[in-house]
Amino acid sequence: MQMLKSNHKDAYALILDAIDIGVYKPGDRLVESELADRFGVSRTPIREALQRLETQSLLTRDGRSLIVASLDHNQLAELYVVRTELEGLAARLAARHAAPEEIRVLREMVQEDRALLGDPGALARANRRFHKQIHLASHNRYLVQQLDLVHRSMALLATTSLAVDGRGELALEEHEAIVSAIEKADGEAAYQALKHHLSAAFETRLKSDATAAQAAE
Amino acid sequence: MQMLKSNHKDAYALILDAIDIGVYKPGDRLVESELADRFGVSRTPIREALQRLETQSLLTRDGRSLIVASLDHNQLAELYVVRTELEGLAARLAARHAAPEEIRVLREMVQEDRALLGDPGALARANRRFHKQIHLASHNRYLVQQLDLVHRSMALLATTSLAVDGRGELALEEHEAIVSAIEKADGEAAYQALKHHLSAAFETRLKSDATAAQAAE
DNA sequence: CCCCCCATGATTGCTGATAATTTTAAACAT
DNA sequence: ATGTTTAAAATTATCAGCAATCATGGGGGG
Repeated sequence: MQMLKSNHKDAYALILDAIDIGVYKPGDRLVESELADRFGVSRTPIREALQRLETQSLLTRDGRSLIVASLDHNQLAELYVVRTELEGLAARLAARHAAPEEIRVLREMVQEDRALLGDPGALARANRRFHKQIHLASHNRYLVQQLDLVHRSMALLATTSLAVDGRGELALEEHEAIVSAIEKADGEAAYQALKHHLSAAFETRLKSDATAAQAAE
Repeated sequence: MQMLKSNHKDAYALILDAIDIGVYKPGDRLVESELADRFGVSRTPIREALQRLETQSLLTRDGRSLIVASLDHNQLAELYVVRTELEGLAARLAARHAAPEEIRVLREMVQEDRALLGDPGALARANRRFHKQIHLASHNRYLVQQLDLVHRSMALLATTSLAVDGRGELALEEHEAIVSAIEKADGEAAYQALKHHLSAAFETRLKSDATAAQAAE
C-alpha cells in the first residue's frame, strides 16, 4: 500500500519554508526550543536541520547561536560572479548534451511563461523552473548540486528582480535567446546568452536596491 | 589563560580524518554506535557530524543508513568539469585581485615545493596549499567555499596523481606558469594555465586508474 | 551618577533511554 | 535446492532531562 503523502514535512523543509516565506528574516536568531514548539517536535530533529542549513550557509553562527545569514553588497556581488560562471557552464553543457525532449520542454516553458507576465511571484517560480531545467540538461550531477546550493542562498534575498517594471518581458526574451542557442547546439552562444541574462538581472537588482535604499533615508 | 589546544577534535573532523586516512573506504557503512564507541562520545554529536558530511556529499544514503560515497568514472568526470571551471575562475580573479603579498607567497610556494619532489604525500599537501592560496587570492568568499566543497569530495579518491612518475615535476612547472600569469595580472592566461594544469592531472589519473584496473584483472 | 561584579535565567551541547524501522537469519514449505 | 514467511537482532529516529555556557539585569562600590 502506498503511503499517503504526509503533510508533515521534515524539520529541514519546514525551517527552509519559514525562511522563504519570510517568517525569519536575515539577522533573526533561531532558537531551538522555539522552533521545536512551533513545529511540534523535540529539539533533536530541529538541531539537525539547523546544522544542515548552517553547512549550506543559510544560517551563520553568532557566538553560539544561529542566525539567518544575510548578504551584504559585497557578498551579493561575489555570489553573482560564481553563479554566472556556473550557470554559464550549465548552458554550455546543455547545448552539447541536452536530449531533444529536454530542449522541447525548455521551449514550451518560454511559451507558457508569457501567460504569467502580470504575476511576479508566479514568474519568479517559473524562472526557477526554467533555470533548473537547464541545469538538468547539462547532465552533470555535480553542477546541478552546486547550482542548487547557489539558488538556496538566493532565498535570502527578499525581492525578485522580476517584479521591476518591464523586467519580466526582457527576462523572457533572454530565456528565448538561451533556448535558441541550446537548440542550435551552440555552446558558446548559450554561455554568452546566459551570462547576459544574469548580468541584466543583477543590474536590475542593484538599481532597485539603490532606489529602495534612498527611499528609506 | 589560553586554553591548551585540545587533541580532542570534534566528531566531524574525526570522521573526516578517518575517511581521509582510509579507515572507512567508499561503500563502507558507517554505524553510529560504532563511531560513538570509537571516539568516546555519545551518538548525538556523531549523528550531527554524519549529517553534515551527508549534505557535503561525502556520505550518501543507502536505505536508512549512511555509507561513504564513491565516485564512479562518470561522477569523476563531472566533478572535474566543475572543478576546472571554478578553479579557472579563481585564477582569473586572482590575477585581477591578488595583493602583491599574496602573489609573493605563491611564488615562494613554487620554489619551496621543489624540495618535496621525492615525497608524493608531502607534495599532495603542498599542492592543496597552493591551490587554496589561489582560491583565497580570488577574494571571493563564495568561490572559496564552493572550491572547499569540491576539494572535500576529492578526499574520496584514494590516490593522488602526483605519485605517478614524473608528474610532480610537471605539476610544479604548471604551478610556475600559473603564478607567472597571475603576476602579470593576465587573467585569461591564468585561467588557461590552471585549466591546463587540471586537465593534465585528470589525464594522468585516468591513465594510472586504467593501469591499476588492468592489473586487478 | 556611572561602572563593575555577581547572580539568575535563558540557551545550547550532550547523554541515556525509548520507539520505530529495517536488516538478518532461521525455519518451513514447495 | 530455492523461495517465503516470521521472529529476532541490529540500527536509526526521536525524546525528555541534565550539564555547561552565555547573556541579562540588579545591586554595591567608586
